[in-house]
Amino acid sequence: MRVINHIREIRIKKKITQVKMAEDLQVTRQTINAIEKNKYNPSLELALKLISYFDVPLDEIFILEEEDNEYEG
Amino acid sequence: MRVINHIREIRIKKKITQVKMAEDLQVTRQTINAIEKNKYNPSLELALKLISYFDVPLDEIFILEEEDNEYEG
DNA sequence: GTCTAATGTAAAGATATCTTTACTCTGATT
DNA sequence: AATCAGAGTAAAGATATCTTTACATTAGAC
Repeated sequence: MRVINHIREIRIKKKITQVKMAEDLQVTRQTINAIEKNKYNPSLELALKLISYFDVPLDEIFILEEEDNEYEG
Repeated sequence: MRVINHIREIRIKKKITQVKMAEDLQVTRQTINAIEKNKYNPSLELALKLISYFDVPLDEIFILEEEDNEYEG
């Protein structure tokens, strides 16, 4: 099981930069970048802030994928 | 800002034990217990599993509270 | 060609999340 | 009274999330 997110697409669609997002959400831009690039998942707190920030339903940003596997990179 | 959850209430209402929940969700019962007792928040992945497991909307389980404060214990 | 904004990345360190092992307590059952 | 299920907790250790600092690349404006 892994979580995928659509943050980059939503951000681009709303014409917001990583820098502005980071400032608005009070995290570093490296954090935003890492999450967009799927280096790791946001914490639940940050995930909730993102939902509120973009004002979209949970499942439009985060999706829990079936597949526990390794061989996927 | 902090996240509060209603996992215990929902679990009790559905008459599920911590042990069964832990088995079903593939975590330890200590993890379930700690989250119910607000020792820490679940990861986003576990949060999504919980939503799916209980089949309730996000905001019936998790709430992002305004208050960044310390003096609350 | 230089400058700047936006993005990508890396390494070290702090804190949060979760596991493993183990011990405790309460309430119900036998 | 002994047993059992459910729950509470603690300490050590592993991994994940996030920050700080720093350097690199790309595209556009001047």
